[in-house]
Amino acid sequence: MAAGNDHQDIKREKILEASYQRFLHYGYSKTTMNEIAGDLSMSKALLYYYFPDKSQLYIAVMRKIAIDYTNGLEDKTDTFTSLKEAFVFQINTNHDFIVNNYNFFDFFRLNEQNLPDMIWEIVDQVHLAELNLLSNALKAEIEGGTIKPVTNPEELITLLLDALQGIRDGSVSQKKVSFPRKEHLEGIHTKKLLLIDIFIKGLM
Amino acid sequence: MAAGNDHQDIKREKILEASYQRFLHYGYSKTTMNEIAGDLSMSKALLYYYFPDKSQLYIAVMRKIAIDYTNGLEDKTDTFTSLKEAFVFQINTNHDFIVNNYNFFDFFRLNEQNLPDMIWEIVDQVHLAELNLLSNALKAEIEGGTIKPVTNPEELITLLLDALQGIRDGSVSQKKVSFPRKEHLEGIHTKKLLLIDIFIKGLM
DNA sequence: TTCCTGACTTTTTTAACAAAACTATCAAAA
DNA sequence: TTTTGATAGTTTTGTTAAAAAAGTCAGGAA
Repeated sequence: MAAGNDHQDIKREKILEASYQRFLHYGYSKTTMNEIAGDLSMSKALLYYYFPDKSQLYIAVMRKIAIDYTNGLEDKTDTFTSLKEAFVFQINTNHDFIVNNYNFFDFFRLNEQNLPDMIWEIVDQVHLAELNLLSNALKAEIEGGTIKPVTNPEELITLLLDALQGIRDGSVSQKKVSFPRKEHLEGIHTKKLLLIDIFIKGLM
Repeated sequence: MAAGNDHQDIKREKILEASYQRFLHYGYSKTTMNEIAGDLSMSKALLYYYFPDKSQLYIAVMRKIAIDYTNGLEDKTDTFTSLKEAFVFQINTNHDFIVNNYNFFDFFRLNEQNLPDMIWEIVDQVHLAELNLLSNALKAEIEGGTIKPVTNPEELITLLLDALQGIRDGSVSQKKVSFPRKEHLEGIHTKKLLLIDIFIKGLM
């Protein structure tokens, strides 16, 4: 029984890995179940034995990389000596995450694929992990006395994260797409670090 | 000659006004040249006598309301006693502008209409007017000594405007559209005012 | 019983094309 | 110079058929 589940889990992992590679290179819409099955030298029907449908498979892969990402954040929680340090870490980690998985998210087409709403739960979990990391660092600095007390630390961090998001979008205005091209990501990253400086000073 | 041009200008104005009402209610794509002509009890062909094509007509209307907007900003330039006051004015004015012309801009569809690039020049002019108002106020405060000198005031204001933009987009995430629904605009407005407080303190 | 497949059905995407709606033009009239 | 009806040209919309992909299932192998 246990061995059977182990084997199942290993196979599931293999499928997730192969799927990730396909999705990463070609995006959701341009990846077919036949291709994934082909990569694994198995029949397409077997994929449906392990996963209910294509969208659930995609989401399973997404959840996996999201968990890797949030684990990376949680490991670092409460290890920072300042809010700024925490923000820099968040911005850098997020930057790398986006750069590394750029094609996986298929940003230009993903909205049109009407994937299950579960996808937004994953996004929320990622946001929550970021929020947690940063609001903990904020609370610590408030306790330490370097930053003035605020009524709602989580709300404040959300506000700042939204503002940082704006730096991203500011770099793509005048375009017909809503997500920055890969070549803009570096400039966005620099501007975010600049903005955080002002934020932090404003909180002191 | 002068009278002839006067008359032409008056007629042009009438066309612009009728077009504005149509575009405001139905947006660009759902407004036809026949309807505009019908509102004015003139033939469609006459519209083409005064304006080269539909997109140029739309742009002419857009330019008109953009100029009204930027004039409102320019009239107020250098009348503020603080950067914060200037920001509050900009945020409020911009808010009203968006609310009043919400349907005109047809935000959910406008990107797909591939209008001439001239449209972005108008957007740039609006940005420039906002940038001018705010960076003047910033420079004044720097001279007054309440805010620390910065190497590039314009760049800084651009950064802050981009950040404010993020507050807008933060309120629409998880949706498939990139522009906030009308009912969200009030909350966005409030958050922007909140953020500016932090900004200003961070610059002091 | 669990894992797996080939063959099959159903759904979605794509392409081609006709009809309708709309933009844009123009000769001629006011 | 200003205006229009008629019409040409283009884009959008709707239809249908073929192709491709998703998804199912009866039954075989381990």
